Amino acid sequence: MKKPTPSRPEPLADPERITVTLDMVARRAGVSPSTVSRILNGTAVVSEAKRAAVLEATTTLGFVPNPLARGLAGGKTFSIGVVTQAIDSPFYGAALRGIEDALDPAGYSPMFMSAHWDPEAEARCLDVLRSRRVDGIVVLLPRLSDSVLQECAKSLPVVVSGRSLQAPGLFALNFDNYTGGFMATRHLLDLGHTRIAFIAGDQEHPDAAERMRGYCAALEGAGVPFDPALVVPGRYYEISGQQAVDRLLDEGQAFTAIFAANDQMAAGAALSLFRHGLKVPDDVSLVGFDDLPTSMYATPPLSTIQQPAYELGRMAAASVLQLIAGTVPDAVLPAPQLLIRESSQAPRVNTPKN
Amino acid sequence: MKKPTPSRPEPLADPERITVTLDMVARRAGVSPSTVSRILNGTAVVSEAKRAAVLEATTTLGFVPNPLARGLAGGKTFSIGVVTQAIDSPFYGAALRGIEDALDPAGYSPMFMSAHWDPEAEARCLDVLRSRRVDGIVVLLPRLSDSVLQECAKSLPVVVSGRSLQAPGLFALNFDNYTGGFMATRHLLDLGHTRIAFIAGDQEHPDAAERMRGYCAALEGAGVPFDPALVVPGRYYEISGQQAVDRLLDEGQAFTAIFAANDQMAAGAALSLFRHGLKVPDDVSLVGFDDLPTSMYATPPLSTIQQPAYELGRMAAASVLQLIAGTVPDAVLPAPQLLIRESSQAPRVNTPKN
DNA sequence: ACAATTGGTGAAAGCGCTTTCAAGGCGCCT
DNA sequence: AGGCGCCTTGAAAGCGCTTTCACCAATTGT
Repeated sequence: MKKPTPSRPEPLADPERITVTLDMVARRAGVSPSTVSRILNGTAVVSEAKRAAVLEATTTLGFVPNPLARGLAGGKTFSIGVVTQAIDSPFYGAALRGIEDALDPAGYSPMFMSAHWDPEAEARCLDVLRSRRVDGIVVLLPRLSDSVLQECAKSLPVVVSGRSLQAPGLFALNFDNYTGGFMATRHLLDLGHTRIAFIAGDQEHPDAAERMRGYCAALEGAGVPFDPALVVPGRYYEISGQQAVDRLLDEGQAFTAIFAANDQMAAGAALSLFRHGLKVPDDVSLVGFDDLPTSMYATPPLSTIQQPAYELGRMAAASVLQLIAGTVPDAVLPAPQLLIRESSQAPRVNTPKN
Repeated sequence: MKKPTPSRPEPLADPERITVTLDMVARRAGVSPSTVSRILNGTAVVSEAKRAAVLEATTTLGFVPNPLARGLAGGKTFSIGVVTQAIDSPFYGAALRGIEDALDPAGYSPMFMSAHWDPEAEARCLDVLRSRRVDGIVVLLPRLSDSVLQECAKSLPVVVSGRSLQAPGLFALNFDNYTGGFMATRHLLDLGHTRIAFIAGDQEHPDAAERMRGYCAALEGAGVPFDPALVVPGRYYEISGQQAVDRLLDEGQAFTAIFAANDQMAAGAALSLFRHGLKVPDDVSLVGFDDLPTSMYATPPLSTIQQPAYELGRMAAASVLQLIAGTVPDAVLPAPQLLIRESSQAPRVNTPKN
């Protein structure tokens, strides 16, 4: 041969598996590196003979292209940035799995970052992701302004969830929170409840505001007057739900049902009820929103609005991929669905003590 | 100057923010690219004057080094591979947050992958991570054999959790599952229970086996005979717990307490109990393991063994960083702690019906 | 005072891959 | 038949950064 190999220092501490490079494949197949690249990427038509030779060399040598080099040279890193608000929230967990499942077969890797509901942190996440040269970004429930996101979409495909937004290079996947809120409330109304407390989410989140709008609309549709005293703000965490019910009970508000804007707050509400000796659903009916995996194992199992977190993740990921490919995403989230379990029932004839 | 610039095509579709390169910084500061690199990485001593000039140029130009190029040239990517079994499990969620929190300030980014309890998938994850040239790997609760992991550690710093293992470049962070299992069982014993059912995890997992060992030891220590009929295998998911209790009840086993090897199975057990009209803790006491965030919001709040998932993540991440830096990690997980909440109490004098 | 060290610094060679660019080879037209 | 254009293919130029290597200047030793 003519391989120089004067005294090349080992590239890694790995004694055996030396990194196989594209050039080695090229040499073995008797073609130029360019050709190998072309075959691997399907960038151009190549004669069948060479293609076979290269494929053979690739497998016997066990060649795996170096993503870093590809990224540097070609500009694509085959990684997608994903900004979540809290990686440890059960809702996000399902969505992330959906993203993983959609990205993996396409050879893309997700790069997760948590913004912790902080717009500034979110902006920082976007910067880091951009500096890492991701090929696209998914922002789950962004807290950043529409304009910032649109700006970002100018240089990179972006998919957002939880808001409706239009822009070139930008796709929004919005769940019908309004209808969800409406359905939950309507369910309670249908059962015969009229004093329905609502534990709201942060009204700055479009999704929380929508759920509340649904609550109000259902009330109005049933001719039940809206009572602001029955609406307590929360922040989507369990503790909010607990505090909300504590407060309702302290204030001596009369209610026979509670609609919590998410399952986590419903869990908190259940704890407060439990501590006050109130039983679900005998004394108070409880309905949540999200259908977290744990909710069907609550005691009693929680009636809730099913939000397809996993599907959301899958679709969001599939959509960035489409955006990257240059096609226009067409994904649309399934409609909200009411899951009636055992935490809601008709109110007892006599008003509950409290 | 002598900059050629014949007609360089725009590197990105981004009209405004052209990518700032190290060479641009060098030119502006009037030094060579090598010097800039040295200053940025602290690789060598550089005169104070140049350092200042470079720093100035860096900030005014808003230079951000390209991680891809750094990775290609220097061999470090500033990213850490993290293999979990299920990214959507509440237990992992907390751990991942810990990892994020530990890596972020160090400028490293985590790269999460889920192996879904499948050794083959886990091996694939390791391959992908390696091909992406991560600087280190954290495997949370590996399913792969010790030898494979040790082999992997030869070429890359590896930190594993959930097993004790020694090897160069390998650090294991093991939680004392035995003591945890012992404490939970002991708690029930102290309360006066003698018929304590145990819902075990997959015995192939060292941690599950350890918890069971603790259960047996506590029984023996109290002189309570071990009854194999009271031990039901599970797989750490809620449904396992439910099925386990269903089975126990179907078989007509007499027991006044249940120790589930994790909180998720405890939730399933609670559901089965609820469905059978048995109340926790009046009819049956229930103790879990893990202290998932949701467990304190269960009805009633679940007594459990606190496992510091978040800390585990933090320490694992900190340990890979130490491994990379060449120092020997010294992290040691906090000892298990018994959290007595409202799901466990002394058995009633008369044996429960079932 | 002159050689032998140091120490800061720049030039240049890559890291492994993609992508023009241009060169051949071929079929087809007039 | 000669010329034209199309298609396959290799050479070579980077992508943005790190890292020898060598150089020159400032020290130090004797």
